[in-house]
Amino acid sequence: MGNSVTNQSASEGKRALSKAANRQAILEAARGVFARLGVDSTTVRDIIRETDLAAGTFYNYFKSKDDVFEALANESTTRFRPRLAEVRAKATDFESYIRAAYRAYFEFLRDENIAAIESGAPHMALIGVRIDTPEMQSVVEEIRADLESHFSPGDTQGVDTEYVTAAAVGIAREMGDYMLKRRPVDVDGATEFASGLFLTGMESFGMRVRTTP
Amino acid sequence: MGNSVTNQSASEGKRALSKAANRQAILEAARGVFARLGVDSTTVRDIIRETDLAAGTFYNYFKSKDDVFEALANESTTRFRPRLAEVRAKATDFESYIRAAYRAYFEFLRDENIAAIESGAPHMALIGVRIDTPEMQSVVEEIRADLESHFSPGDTQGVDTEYVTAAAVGIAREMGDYMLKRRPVDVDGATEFASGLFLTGMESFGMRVRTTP
DNA sequence: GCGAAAGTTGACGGGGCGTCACGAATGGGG
DNA sequence: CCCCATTCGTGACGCCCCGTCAACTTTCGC
Repeated sequence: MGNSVTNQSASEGKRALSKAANRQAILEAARGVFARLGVDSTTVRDIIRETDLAAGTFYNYFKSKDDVFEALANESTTRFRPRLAEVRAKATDFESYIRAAYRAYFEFLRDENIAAIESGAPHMALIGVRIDTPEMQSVVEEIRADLESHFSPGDTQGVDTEYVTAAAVGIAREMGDYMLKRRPVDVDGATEFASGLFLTGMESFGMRVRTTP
Repeated sequence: MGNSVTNQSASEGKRALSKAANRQAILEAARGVFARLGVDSTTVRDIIRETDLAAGTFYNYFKSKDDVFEALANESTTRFRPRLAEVRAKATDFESYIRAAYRAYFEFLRDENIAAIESGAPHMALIGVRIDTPEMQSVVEEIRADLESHFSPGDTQGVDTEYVTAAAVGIAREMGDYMLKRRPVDVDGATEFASGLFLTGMESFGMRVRTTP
């Protein structure tokens, strides 16, 4: 008992600890309220009410309701990033990268929305995706770099890598939305279709891709 | 002077006339304010202030700021519909439909945003597109029907027309956004790329498409 | 332990929202 | 031509949410 230093089991001071806890509490409360009421009609007070904090405290952590929403979106994007990194690491060629990337995205979408899917929620499928946050734009930039790295100099004749990226991302986004509306959620089918379409399509620009049928 | 009936030059009563004028005034004011302040931070009062109407009058025409935004979006969608109909009427086969449809969409996007493009506006490129209004969903459904009408029974083996539609639309949306960010706005390049990718891609599902190189 | 710094609290002024009672404009009927 | 029912415009009002801030509590360094 006589030790003047703080309890060893706590690696951080009480200060930082409660700060993290409060931030997390707000985020979790917001996630629930957004799902229940929809983002537009929730108020800062709705969020803080599901917490044991006071109204003013909210503004020590976030600037506004939309700031919280963006944080949730970034959190979600952050969860996707390692999956994409794994895909990049394991890919041996263009085809395997594309297939794995589409699968990773569609699986991610399903996983993120599994709660909403299982309980037929009306609002907010798709939190954290679709929104054009800077974080998401940076993921798109990663994908562009990945795609470019698979273009051999002979292939890339006049192909605009940003158009390629936009098309690949567009297919994923729109098909992803659609996939989530169907029961059962068909990750395999979506992956197969998106990959087949995109890989074959790229051949029209002189890219040599062997598509496994 | 002596005629008891109303003035013949006015085909409508003053009532209906001013109603239409007021509605239009609100829409035009809203378009300007949305462009200047961004949709999120404009208020109903901001809109009505640019009008010679009173605050309460706004609610005789629209339920909320978002209702106005949706109306503007629908208006825009309505302008696109005849272009798509023309494409449908003139198309002789799958390829010509796809090429013309992508071109129509990219030209439409450029035309709708020409003001914003020429004056480097910060907010709101893209009013009326991207937003998932019921009106827009109905256009997507039109496109789905168009695509399906070009699938011959031999082709359509196991091809999910809704996946096809989603992919085609996704390519258009994402590439369209990207096209608008570039100067000069490159409708030809975007059309060429989107059409080539999609048409060739469809061949991987057994569809017989002759792509002109 | 003690003083300073950091964090929390809830009440408050400000402002946008949507409504409503009132008055003006319209147009059909006599 | 006039009158009255109906429709529409008006702006003040009450409501609620926002973001702030001075007072209070907790934590930290010494």
